[in-house]
Amino acid sequence: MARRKDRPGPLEPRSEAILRAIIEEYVATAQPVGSQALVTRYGLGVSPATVRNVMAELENLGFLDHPHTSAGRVPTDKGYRLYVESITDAVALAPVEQLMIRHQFGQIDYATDQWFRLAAATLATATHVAGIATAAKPPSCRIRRVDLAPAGPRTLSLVVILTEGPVRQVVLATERPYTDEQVEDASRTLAQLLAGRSAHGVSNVLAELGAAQPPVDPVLVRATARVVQLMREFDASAVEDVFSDGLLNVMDAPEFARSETLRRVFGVLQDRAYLGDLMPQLTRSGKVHVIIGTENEHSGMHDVSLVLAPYGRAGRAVGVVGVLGPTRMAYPHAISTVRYVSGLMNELVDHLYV
Amino acid sequence: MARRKDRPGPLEPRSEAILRAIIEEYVATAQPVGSQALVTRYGLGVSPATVRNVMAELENLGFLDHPHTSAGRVPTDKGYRLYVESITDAVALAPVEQLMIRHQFGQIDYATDQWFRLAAATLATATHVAGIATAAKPPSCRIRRVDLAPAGPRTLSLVVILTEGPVRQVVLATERPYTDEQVEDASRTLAQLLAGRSAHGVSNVLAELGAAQPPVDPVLVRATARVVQLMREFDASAVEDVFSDGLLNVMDAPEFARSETLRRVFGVLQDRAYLGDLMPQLTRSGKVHVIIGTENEHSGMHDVSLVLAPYGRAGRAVGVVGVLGPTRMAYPHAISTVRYVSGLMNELVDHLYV
DNA sequence: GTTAGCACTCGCCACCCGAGAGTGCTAACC
DNA sequence: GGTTAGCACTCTCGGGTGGCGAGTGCTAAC
Repeated sequence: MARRKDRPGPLEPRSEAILRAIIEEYVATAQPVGSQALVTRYGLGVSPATVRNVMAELENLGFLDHPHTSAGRVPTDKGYRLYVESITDAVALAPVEQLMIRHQFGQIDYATDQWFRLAAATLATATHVAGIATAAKPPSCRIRRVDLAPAGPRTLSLVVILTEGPVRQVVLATERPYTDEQVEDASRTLAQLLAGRSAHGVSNVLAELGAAQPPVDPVLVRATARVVQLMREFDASAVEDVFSDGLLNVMDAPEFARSETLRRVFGVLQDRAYLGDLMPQLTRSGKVHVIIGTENEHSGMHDVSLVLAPYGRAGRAVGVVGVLGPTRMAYPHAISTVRYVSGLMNELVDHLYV
Repeated sequence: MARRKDRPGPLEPRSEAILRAIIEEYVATAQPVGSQALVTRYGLGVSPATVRNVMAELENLGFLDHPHTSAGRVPTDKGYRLYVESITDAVALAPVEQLMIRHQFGQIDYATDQWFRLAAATLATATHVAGIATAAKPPSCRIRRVDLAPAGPRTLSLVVILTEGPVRQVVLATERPYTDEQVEDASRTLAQLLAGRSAHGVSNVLAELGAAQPPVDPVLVRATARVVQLMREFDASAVEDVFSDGLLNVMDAPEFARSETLRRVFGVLQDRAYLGDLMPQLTRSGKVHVIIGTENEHSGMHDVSLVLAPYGRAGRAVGVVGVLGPTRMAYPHAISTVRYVSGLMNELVDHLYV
């Protein structure tokens, strides 16, 4: 209570330095940090007693916590937040690491979905936590090609290729058998009807087909309806597939010894909607975002932190890359790495989508 | 040493019953089982002392082990093997469970890759261990359609649709910019050149293109080369994508408390080659296969067991479904479930590929 | 405002001990 | 001869105990 000043402004430099030291020590050791350890290992130029005073102050302000009376201090989510704020606009990744990452991205002759796997894998190995990447998704697409092919006795394979690259394949059941020629016919008709259309355009075609007199072949209607559905789904989702890698890295962290937490986190990640919901604010700022523990909207993620960055060109194709780790994470390194990889992904997108 | 008979034949019925009881008890409790617990809980009609004699015998034969002098017995891999042999040709899945599983497969109006996810998910929830499914893969395919489309300033999107349904998309870099019309031209030419060809046929086309005088547009050569590569990869791999679900179920098993094992297992599963190598023997017998612990060729999998079954029609399209769990697994239930799901997948394949 | 000193708290660890479960062996039993 | 009761022995597990060490908060001196 002694030196409470009640000003919301920045902490004194010394307090902040101590907070920083505590966080770095805690991140490194996963053990509550004591005043003694701090002065010996960080040479702060003051005595443990002074550090203790500052610690008490930081605890009052909500930046630190301690698990029990005679244990060292542990940063709170609020403490991490302050720490992260103080470094966001900082250091580039070490050149060696840049080189290593760039090297992994060397051969881009891959199938498109492979890059995103690669980005996730690279992030995972570089940061030792879990890497996440979503495929780049254009805001909306037109139909480039539609192809209907016989698959089984009463099933057809419907492939839709969209202008910006995405491909969708589904199987369609028919209510009567079709000969190969009939399918070929239908495929041609469909291609003519739908080529170049947007989701909206396809809906219109569907309406016309439904009302046509004499009625058109029902397989055309059914296929068109399926295409409408595909386009709707495409437009509705904010992100494409989510790739992740190195989730096992996270598992090794002592805080996840063997808990329910991890299962919840896995579940949330599977769900594309989760990252989709975050997209707007990510793209708006265009910077690296850090979401710490309880700051996360989703209660299943309260024990982990995310470092995310958007990539791509607004209006063309966008996606997210990032890492997921325990709240006790090496933020500076994670932030630099994510920033660097998102930069690489930007290059790729520029290269691939005009 | 007393009643050693040295005949390799089947165990006496009583010994086998005791082994069975031990395994079932151990599977249920994960605790070494003692003679006392066994007679009280399984009413074998003999005294603990007798059971102990039999146990000692079974241990000599290598079916049991005990962690230390005064602990109960634990089945060895060899013990599980005997147990599994005695049940493989047995019980159908309980009707209730059949219904539940069938219900999940209710709407097959999914994109094709969704079924395999669904199969993996269903297996995982039904058995409480990890579910595995590979997409059905035809032995070899011809090209149904090829499509080249502009993607970026110096990149093209190449989509190959194969006759049996699989679709491949890759990005191609060009050495000079192409106009949309030029790409459209190339796409048409390519389609004509390659339609209906097998991997071998495409190779021939590539050879011809390379030797043509005057030389054809290099982008055609490059695209064809990429198609050759794709077809080769397709023909070479014995399985399509591997889907898994519920790996976390396995994580909960006490034997995996927090070990390196799990990481190794995950790694092996990622690798399509692993299941691919197993395909031949699976399809040959057509039955449910159980691979127990150290029976597994891959040393990374020595602590887990697999219950696998092929599905599909030889020569048309084949795949694998199964479960992966700790060696201490409820085999009868797992076997019934896998058998049932593989039957369902057979129906699907029959329905879709003829 | 800073620091040394000090009493106090509390988790951790090693240790011991007793209870309990299980074994192997032997001798008696059917 | 196979089966069983009895018994001595082994080993794990859980609880209780005590010392150790790290850390705290407070006070008084600098």
